[in-house]
This record gives sequence, structure tokens and C-alpha cells, in this order.
Amino acid sequence: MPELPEVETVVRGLQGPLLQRTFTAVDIYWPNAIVTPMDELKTKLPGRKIRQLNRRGKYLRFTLSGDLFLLLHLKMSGSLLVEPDDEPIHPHVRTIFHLDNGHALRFKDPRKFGRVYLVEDPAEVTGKLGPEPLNPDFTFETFKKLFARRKGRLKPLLLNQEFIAGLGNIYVDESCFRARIDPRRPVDTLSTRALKRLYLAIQESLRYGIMLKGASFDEVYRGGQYQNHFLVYGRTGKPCPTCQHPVQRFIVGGRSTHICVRCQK
DNA sequence: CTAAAATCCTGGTGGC
DNA sequence: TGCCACCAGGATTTTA
Repeated sequence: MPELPEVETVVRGLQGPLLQRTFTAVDIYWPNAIVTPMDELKTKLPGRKIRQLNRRGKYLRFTLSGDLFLLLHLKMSGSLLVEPDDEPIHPHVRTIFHLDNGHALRFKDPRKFGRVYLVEDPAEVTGKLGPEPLNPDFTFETFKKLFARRKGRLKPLLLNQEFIAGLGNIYVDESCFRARIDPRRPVDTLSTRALKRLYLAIQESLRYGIMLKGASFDEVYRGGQYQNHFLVYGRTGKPCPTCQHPVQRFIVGGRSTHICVRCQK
């Protein structure tokens, strides 16, 4: 569920507590999450200072001293907590990164999909990701060119991280609604005008999501308000904000998809 | 090439 | 109340 706006919010919230801190030790409770060889994480991470913390797609990227990068992906249910070492450890905490100030970064992940990477070159992990939709160089021309020679339905393409980085099920549905495009449309039938609407809609929904600090679900990720502002996502049977026609739910590309069939063509 | 299905996982939910 | 089948979904892998 954490998509670009949620990860961006997490990154911003962690910068204060984590920048310039040094890792001292790592405790691993769910080894499958560690893509780096486990002993490598345990031996190489201690002593590294966090120089930068930012986001690429849905990955968190720590730039560490000594030319090393720690990458985290929250996947479905991951969250990150900074807690004192003497705070009781929640059973869903899968990895603990101890810090030099008596606190620790705790990776909590009930569903165990989250992943941890320690690499010399972040491109090993994020190298194939598509462009960042909120970067200044993501112009309409850039966006339009992505569709050249592409086939298939729109939604699976937008969910493909190698096409554009950061979109997930929520923001794809919201963007398609804002653009008034049916996500089942074959992409080679989209006019330039429709693509322009989609380009703007993607940026609008992502920016709106960030402004509201992302969408909160269950206990996975707290603090966001975007879930109270969805236009179609999760609003099956409720009136379309534009025309009042009930929002319908389909499966597209194996994902639940929310559409106003009257507004989206 | 696209596309669908299976896979990894657990918590929450709805039906009976 | 208790049990169980089923669903959610990001990304990868397998199969068609």
C-alpha cells in the first residue's frame, strides 16, 4: 500500500531523527527480508553514518558513509519506527537497526513482504525503474514518448514500475478518474489530449497525496489523511463525485479497480 | 511481445 | 462464538 506519496512522507519524517546518525548493530528476526547476504549486513553496516535519506520510486534510499547504500522497500505492510532501545519490541518487528544515540530504526512488517538491500551501487536495485513522475524533467514530452510502441491496457502499464516509478493501485485508480480515462483502455488508442489529461492527473493525485501525508490503512501507516479524500478508490457503490453514478469495481490486470463508467471512457 | 496466474505472507472479514 | 475460506496487494516469476 505504501506508494510514492506514502514513502515520500515516511522519508521526510525520518530525516530529522536519522540524518548524521551512525548504525551500530543490526538484529534480524525475519532473514528472508534481507536480500543482501545476512552476515554482510551485520558486518558492513555498523559504523556507517547516514549521510542522506531520500526516495526512488517506492524505495527508501540511505546514502551511507564509505560508499554504501541501504535500500528498503515497505511493500504491502511495512512501516518504520524510531524507538528507544528499551521500548518493548512489537512482534511484527522484523529487523532492528541500532543507532548511536540509544534509539533504533525498527522495520515493522506484519505480512513479511518488505525487503532490505545493502549495495555499493543503488542501480543494482533501482536501476531499471522508470522516471520519477514529480521530477522537473518529467515533462509531457517525456511522458508521451513512454507510450511509443506500447500495447496492452492502461492500468497494468501504469502499475509497471519500469514504466513510471511510484504509482500503485490507489493512485492509478485516482489518476485515471481525474483524467476521465477507463483504465481498461488499450494504450495505443489514447489521444494526445487524453495523455495530457493523464499526465496532469498523475501529478495532481500524487501531489495531493503528499500534501495530505499519504493514505493511512489499518495500523500500517499512520498520520495520513488522503484516505478520506479518495474520489473512486474503495468507493464501490458510492456516488461518483462528478456525476453521482455509482462507482463500480472490476478486476483489471488482476487488481481491484474502481471506475465511474459514465465519466471514464 | 502481452497477459494471466501463481507466488510470497498475514490480518481482517464475512458466511455459516 | 468459532471456524474457515477468502481477499487485500507490490513485485517477481512462471506459464500460456
